[in-house]
Amino acid sequence: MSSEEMSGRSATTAAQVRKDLSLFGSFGKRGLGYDVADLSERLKKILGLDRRWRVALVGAGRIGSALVEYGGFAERSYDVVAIFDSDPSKVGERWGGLRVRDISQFVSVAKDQGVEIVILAIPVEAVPSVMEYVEEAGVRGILNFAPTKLKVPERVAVKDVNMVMELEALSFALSQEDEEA
Amino acid sequence: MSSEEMSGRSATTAAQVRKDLSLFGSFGKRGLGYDVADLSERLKKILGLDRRWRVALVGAGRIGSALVEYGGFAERSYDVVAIFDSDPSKVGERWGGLRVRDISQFVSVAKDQGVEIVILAIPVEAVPSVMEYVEEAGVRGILNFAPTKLKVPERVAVKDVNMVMELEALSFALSQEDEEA
DNA sequence: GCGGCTTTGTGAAAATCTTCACAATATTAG
DNA sequence: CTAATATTGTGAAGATTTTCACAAAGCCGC
Repeated sequence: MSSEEMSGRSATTAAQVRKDLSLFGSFGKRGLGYDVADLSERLKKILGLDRRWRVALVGAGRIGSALVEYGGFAERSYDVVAIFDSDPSKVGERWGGLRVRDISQFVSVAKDQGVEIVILAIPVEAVPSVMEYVEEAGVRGILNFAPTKLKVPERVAVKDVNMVMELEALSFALSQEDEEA
Repeated sequence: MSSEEMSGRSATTAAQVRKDLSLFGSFGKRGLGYDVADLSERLKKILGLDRRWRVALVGAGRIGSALVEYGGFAERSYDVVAIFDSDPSKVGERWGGLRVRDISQFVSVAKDQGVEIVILAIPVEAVPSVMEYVEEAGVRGILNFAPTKLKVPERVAVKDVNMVMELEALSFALSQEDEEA
């Protein structure tokens, strides 16, 4: 497959595809393009997707439920191995094969289960107290759905996700059109 | 509130806040900062959030369910007014106050309900046929959860969302650390 | 093996985005 | 009213990202 074809399938350009790939090495053959299977495998390795990651979900609310329901994570390289909440009415519930645990058990369970990544799906107010546990447990990455900036030690990687923001970007784009009309 | 304080609360800098805002006008008072209520209202207007948007969900699968469950949309400016799927076993189900309709009814229902935005939560294979309906109905914006580049007329605004991508970025960041160690 | 065709990998140029830094302006205290 | 202090709005500088464009490879047919 050529960089041209790749760019056609994704929202980018052929030059961008080549430039991006060249940052990590030389994967293609001039005149021929890229071998899909080979490229896929080498990229997986680069992206750290050639192994499974152990993930804990913190927050058994609507977002948490949505993420577990979604299921797309397991299909990739992520195994949700524990679920936590602070609400006593939720603790004990069964979600998929897992029991929702009280957040106070986070450190011991996370260490025991070798949790590397946390999906943080809790309200902003709950963030500071939860982050203490997360930090103590030595978690290395956080996928953050709370609309706040996390304060973490440098060794912890954070990715912020905010779905409503995407919708608001759409709303903005549409409003612009209205004004032009 | 000063641009300094705003930057502290979000993942940005004071200069960035001021620059961004200056693109749309002059909202603050020198020496004083920004009036939060006033700024909030004016930004909502700019972002098109001073009105409600009528949204249709296409795809009553896991992602769709997750989004409706999540509920964050109604709290903002978005009302889900219809849900569609092509799977006969799903059509007729009640989701919240809505009945899942067959995708073949999309055009008439969307026009009838004044749907402006579509949340596309369907598998990649289903995209082309669904997009025909969406196009015909005159929808103006699409929040796309399918990992493919949509081909749309210029007047249609598209926002792509890919949650797994965020996780993969985390995975990459963590792998990098491993290599450094 | 050679000429024609294709496509990569990558410097250099262009475009965009972020940060710097400071004059302009507003408030407050005395 | 003046001096001291705070903070915006914004050109200019700096950094980063994207695009351009083309030499270097590689395949194919003859």
